[in-house]
Amino acid sequence: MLDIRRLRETPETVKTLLAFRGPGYEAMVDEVLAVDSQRRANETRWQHLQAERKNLSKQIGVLRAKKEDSSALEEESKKLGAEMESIQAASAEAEEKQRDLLLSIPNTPHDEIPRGSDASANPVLRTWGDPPKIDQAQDHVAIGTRLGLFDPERAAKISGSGFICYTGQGARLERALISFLLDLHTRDHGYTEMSPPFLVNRATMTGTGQLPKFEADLFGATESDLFLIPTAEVPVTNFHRDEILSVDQLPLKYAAYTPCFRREAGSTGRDTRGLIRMHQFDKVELVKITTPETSAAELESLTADAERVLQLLGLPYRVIELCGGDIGFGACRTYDIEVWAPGHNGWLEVSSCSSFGDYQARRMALRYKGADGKNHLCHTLNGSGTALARLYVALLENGQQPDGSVHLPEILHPYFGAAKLTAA
RNA sequence: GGUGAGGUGGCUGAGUGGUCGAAAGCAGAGCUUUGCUAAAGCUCCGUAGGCCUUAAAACCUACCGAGGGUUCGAAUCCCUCCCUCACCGCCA
Repeated sequence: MLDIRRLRETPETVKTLLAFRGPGYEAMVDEVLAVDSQRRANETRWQHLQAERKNLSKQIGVLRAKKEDSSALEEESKKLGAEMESIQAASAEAEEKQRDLLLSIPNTPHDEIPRGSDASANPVLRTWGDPPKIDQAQDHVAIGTRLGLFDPERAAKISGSGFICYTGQGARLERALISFLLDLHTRDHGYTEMSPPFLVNRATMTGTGQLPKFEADLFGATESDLFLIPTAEVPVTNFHRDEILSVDQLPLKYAAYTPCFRREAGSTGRDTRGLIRMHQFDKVELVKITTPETSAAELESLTADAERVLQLLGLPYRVIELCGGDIGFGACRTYDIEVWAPGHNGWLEVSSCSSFGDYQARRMALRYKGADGKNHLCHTLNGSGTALARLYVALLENGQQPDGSVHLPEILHPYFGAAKLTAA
């Protein structure tokens, strides 16, 4: 959520930045400002009436204590009450409308991010590693089914399309990856491990920005008004919602493994084959809560922490920066990490590292008490460290051997208990 | 799921219809006294919004789990919901 004061004071700057995302946001800013001035006018009037009424009530109390007649004052107070009620209705409506509008305006992008309307304008910042030379590379579905690592047909039977069931050594590999990633980030990168709930309430989803705008993308448990998390970012960032942290606690760094549940509404038919786009997938997520002064540097180190995963696994990757038209709703700056997948002859997004500035923090009233003794909004960041399913794809496709087996990176051997995947 | 007891400021904890944003204590900040330490005394110390503004203060309003209701007036009375604790039942 953007600061309404910032909108009032520098509307043109906000409009200019929002225009990085595309057209149409100017009208939203104007609308929220109109509602805001209406709301404040109502509120001020109401407050004056209330002050007057409070004063009358006190006088009534004094008269009654002295057993004197107070009926005239009571009558007057009643009249005030009636007028207040009508103002109250208009005021409450304006307030709700303002909040809805504010929650629906995306974050202002950082002014240094690349301009562009879609993913084709995202610049490649750096590339690491060399793609392996593989004759007639198979894709991960062919490799996985041949080696019995997972079973798409039976997963579809028990849940539907868009789900996978890992089996045998395939399931063991998934578990090995989770352990490897959590160990790496907690031992080497200084993150605190978290294992949060997978179902969260409406306030939590609103705090990180999924609600109210993207309810259609979520799986919900409507009877109890709970939602399945689309990423661990949601429960972990909201862990400190409505808190005032001490500045010397910061930055807070959390790593969490969770499954992620996404309806993928609007993407039916895309990437339907295999593990690339599913309604449920595993991910290890990194979350940071920082001060405004350090958030920029923390985004760089967060991205480096995610890149380290691919370096240790020896998987070729590249880092791109998202342009204005491609950046997510709440983010002000985002780096995506894409791993090379020989079977697809293309790059797969395995991590998205973003800074949200104070956008999420304002939504969830996440603050810290600074050295000046005053409260300030924190900055929040998160990045995948990394998505498991696509990492899995990359491991199979990059590690495939002419004899049909798959060689695993050495660092995984102790976690997996073997050096390669072979047919059972 | 049932029954009972509760949810008040960073914490503890008073307050059952009228100058209550809320006693007191603890913690915290500042000052005074004291040769240091210790101790004592005094002062300050919640959040958000509005108004006015260069800004702040002052001032006004809201907030005693959340939302409704009763009343001239609600932390206080009524209703609904949420959460915590205890016991019972059930259960991985």
